[in-house]
Amino acid sequence: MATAITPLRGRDAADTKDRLLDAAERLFAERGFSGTTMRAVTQAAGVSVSAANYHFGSKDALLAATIGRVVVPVNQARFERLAALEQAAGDGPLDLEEVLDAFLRPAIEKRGEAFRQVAARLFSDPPEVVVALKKEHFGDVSDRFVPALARALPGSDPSRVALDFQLLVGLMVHVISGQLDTNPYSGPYRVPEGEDLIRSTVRYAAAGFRS
Amino acid sequence: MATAITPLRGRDAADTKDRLLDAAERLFAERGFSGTTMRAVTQAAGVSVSAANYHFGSKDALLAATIGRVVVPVNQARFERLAALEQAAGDGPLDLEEVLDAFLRPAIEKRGEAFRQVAARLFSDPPEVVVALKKEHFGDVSDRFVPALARALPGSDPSRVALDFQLLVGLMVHVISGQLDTNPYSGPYRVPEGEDLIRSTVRYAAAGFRS
DNA sequence: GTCTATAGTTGGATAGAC
DNA sequence: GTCTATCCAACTATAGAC
Repeated sequence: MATAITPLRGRDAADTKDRLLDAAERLFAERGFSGTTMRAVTQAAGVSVSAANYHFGSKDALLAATIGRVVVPVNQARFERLAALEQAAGDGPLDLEEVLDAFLRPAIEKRGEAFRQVAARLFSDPPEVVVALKKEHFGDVSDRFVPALARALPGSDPSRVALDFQLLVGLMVHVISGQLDTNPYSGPYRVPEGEDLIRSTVRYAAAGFRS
Repeated sequence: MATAITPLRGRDAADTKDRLLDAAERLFAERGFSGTTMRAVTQAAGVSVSAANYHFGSKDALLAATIGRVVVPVNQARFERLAALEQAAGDGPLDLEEVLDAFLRPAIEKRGEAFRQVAARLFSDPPEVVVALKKEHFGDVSDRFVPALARALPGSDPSRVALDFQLLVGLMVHVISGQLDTNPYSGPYRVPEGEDLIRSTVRYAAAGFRS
C-alpha cells in the first residue's frame, strides 16, 4: 500500500519532531522497542520514514530521544522536591513518607498512559537496548535518593536501604506501567488512581523500609 | 551464511523439543518476544527452523510452550504450599509471612537466570502477546492467594488486600527478572541471593500488607 | 525539510527431498 | 522427524527529487 502522505513541504520541523515523539512514545509504550517499527511510528505521526531518519538518524536514536523527553522532566521534579525537603529539614532527619512521595509522585502523577509506560520500558526492555539509557537517566536518581532514604531512617543499615530502594523501584515500575489494571483477579477490586494510588504506594513502600 | 546443521536424522523428537525450549527460554528471557527470532532460537538449539515449526507450529506457539514449561511447576508448588498452610491452620488465621513465602519462594528459588526472567516477561512484554498467557497462568494464582492473604490479615479491607497483592506482584516481577542487579547505584550495595533474597522480599511485602 | 522510490537485509513460514 | 531451499512480506536505512 502506497501510504500517500500529504506532502506538506512547509511543515514546521519542530512540529514534525513532536509528532514523531508523540507517536513513538505511544507505540514504544504499547509494544516495546523491538515490537515497534519505524513504519508504524511514522505512519501514526503522518510523516514519511525518511523524515524520521532525517530528524533522529536511527531507530535507536529515536528511542533515546523518546525516553529522554519522558524521563528528564520527571527526574527534575524529583530533584526539586527532594532539595526542598532537605532544605526544610536543616540538620534534622528527613521524613520517610515525604522522601518516598518526592520519588514516586512525579512518575505516577503524569497524565497519560503512554507517558508512564514508556518510562517503565527502561526496566523491562532487552538490556542491550536500554542499559545505557537506564544508567544515564537513573544513575543520578539512585545516588541522590538512596542516601536521602538512609537519612530518613536513622540507624539503618546502608546496604539494606540500598536493597529496599531496589524493591521500591520494582513497585514504581509496576505501578507506572499500568500492570495494576491488567493482572487477572476475578474478585472485587478497584484500581486506585491519582492521589489514592500515590498514597497507597507510599504507604506500602514506607512500611517495607521501616520493617 | 548457510548454517550447515549436522543432519541427525534419527534424533529423538523429545530431545529436539527440549533443546528448542531451552534455547527459547534463554532468548525470550534475554531479549523478550519481539526481540527474539526463530532463527536465533533454532541456531542456539542446533536444529533447523523447520524443525521448530514442525514441533510448535509458529513463533507464538513456541512462546506459549516456553512460558508454560516455566510457569506451571512454579504455580503447582505455590498451590501445594498454600494448601499445606491451610490444612495446618484449620479454622484459625493464616500466618502472613508463610503465605507470602508460599507465593514468592517457588518463583525466586528456581535455579537459572533464564528460568526466572522468562516468567517475568509475562508482565513486561507487549499485551497482545502475553495477555492470554497471563490470564491462563496467573488467574488461578490470584484467585487463590488474594483470599488467603485476606485471611492472614483479619479485619482487613478486601479491596486493599487486592491492591496490595498487585504491588506484591510488582515486587516479585522485579526480583525474579534480575533487575536488582542492573539498576545503577554507585554506592555500597550487595545483591542478596537465595534464602536472603526470599526473606528480604517477604519482610518488605509483609510490612506493606500490615501497614 | 519532506517526500518517493528503492536498496539491502532479515523476518516467519512452507514445500519437498530424504 | 529433520533437513535444504525458497517464498514473500516487512524491516531499517539511504539516495535523490523537489
